Amino acid sequence: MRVAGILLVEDDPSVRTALELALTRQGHSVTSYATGEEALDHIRSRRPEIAILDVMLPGIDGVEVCRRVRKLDQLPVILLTARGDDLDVVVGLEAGADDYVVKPVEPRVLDARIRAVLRRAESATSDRITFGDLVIDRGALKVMLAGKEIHLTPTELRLLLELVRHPGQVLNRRYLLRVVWDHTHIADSRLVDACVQRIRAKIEPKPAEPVFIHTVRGFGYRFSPP
Amino acid sequence: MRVAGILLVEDDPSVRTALELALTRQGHSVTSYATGEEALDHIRSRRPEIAILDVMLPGIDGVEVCRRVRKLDQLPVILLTARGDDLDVVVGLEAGADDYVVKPVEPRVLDARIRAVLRRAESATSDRITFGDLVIDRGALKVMLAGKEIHLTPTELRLLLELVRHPGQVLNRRYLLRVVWDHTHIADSRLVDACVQRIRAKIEPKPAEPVFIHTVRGFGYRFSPP
DNA sequence: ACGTAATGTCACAGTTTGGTGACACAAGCC
DNA sequence: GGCTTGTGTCACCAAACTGTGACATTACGT
Repeated sequence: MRVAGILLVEDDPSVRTALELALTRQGHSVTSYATGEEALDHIRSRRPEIAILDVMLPGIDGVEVCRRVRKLDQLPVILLTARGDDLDVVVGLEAGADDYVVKPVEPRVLDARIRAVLRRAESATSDRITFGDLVIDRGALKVMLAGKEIHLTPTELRLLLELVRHPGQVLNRRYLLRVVWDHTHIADSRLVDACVQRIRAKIEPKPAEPVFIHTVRGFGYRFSPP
Repeated sequence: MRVAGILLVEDDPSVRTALELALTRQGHSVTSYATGEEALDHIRSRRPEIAILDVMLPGIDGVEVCRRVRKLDQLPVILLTARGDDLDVVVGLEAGADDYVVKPVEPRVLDARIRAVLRRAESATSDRITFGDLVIDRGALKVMLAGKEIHLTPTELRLLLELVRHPGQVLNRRYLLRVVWDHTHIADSRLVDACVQRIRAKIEPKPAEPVFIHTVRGFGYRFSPP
């Protein structure tokens, strides 16, 4: 049996104790806190394998913890939500949660979810970079936006990867043509622009106001996270 | 979080120190050496959980250490190789390395690879991997789908195992040709495609919509469980 | 506000890629 | 020798991808 280092954050003491007990009995090693602040500290110092966060918390709430965690780490997150509130679910998944569970939850179900999430996280062996909503998996060659997989064509992917490799730097068209395409292409063409446009259409919420790939007039393009 | 006893062997002092620091910060316990001889001693006496070996070392090089280690133990090994040196990769994998990482490497990436290898090593002890309906028994060299045994030919099995060894990762045709077949084959050949197609015909419920072996156009194939 | 240069946008046709089935050949087995 | 099985190749086809150029739009200097 796999023993996971679980971080549980839940402000209701009775629920917290009950879940902690149940999960411990299931063979997990659990640490629990009542607030998001403590949780973030724990994550930074103790590096749990998975975090289970109540959405409703005093101070920094679960969704916010999730969002921050996602920024710095690939730590798998399960959100606990009180009502079957669809809005929470959407917000949660957008914040990068791996799963959500509606309370009250049977320990068995939670355990199953934990295992499922851990298992999924396991198979994600690859190097990932996360920029807010955008997750780029360089090993799996996958791009995900708000949890949904985005299909990029080979050239688009190569160009995006090249841009991402130098975050914050302006790369000019000549360079991109040379690196992404075979240098056999004419320097003056709308090729790079067209490709950038195609990528934007896929990953930018509003392509007209790009958040990821910025145009630097007269120089080229710059990838910088929002 | 799991704390691994990592053995790091790298002759360049600055790289060594940097990696040791980064990995330590990531919660691993690291011991490092500059030579293969010291590393072998350490392995025999201290039994680390995983070894990270630079390929280029004075004296006994990383590949050789890997080869010897493999003979006496199942110690997982990650090889560090200088940028883009394909030959090293092939030799390394033939020596039984579990993974290879190209320098310079971001600490995060290395950390992810370490965790992946350790997990794989853990599950390898069972000799049996389950992906949904698909069960691959590496000990018995058998593949079962929904309880029924599937017959794969030797080549098909080698290819499938190679893909499964790196779940979620895209492996390109050139790599597969070299590892699964003897690298004596021409780079441009439909061999891999044909073999994948044959495997799909056997293990995919609907070969036209594969669930296990996914095509990544322009790059290669990826095994990822449903 | 105007003109100009730079960039965005789009459709389409030529090209590339991978799926698929057929086939030839070799090796092993009866 | 005939038969079966495994494996590499090939040709064909559908689908996906991509470069291109014409045109629209935007940003910037004056």
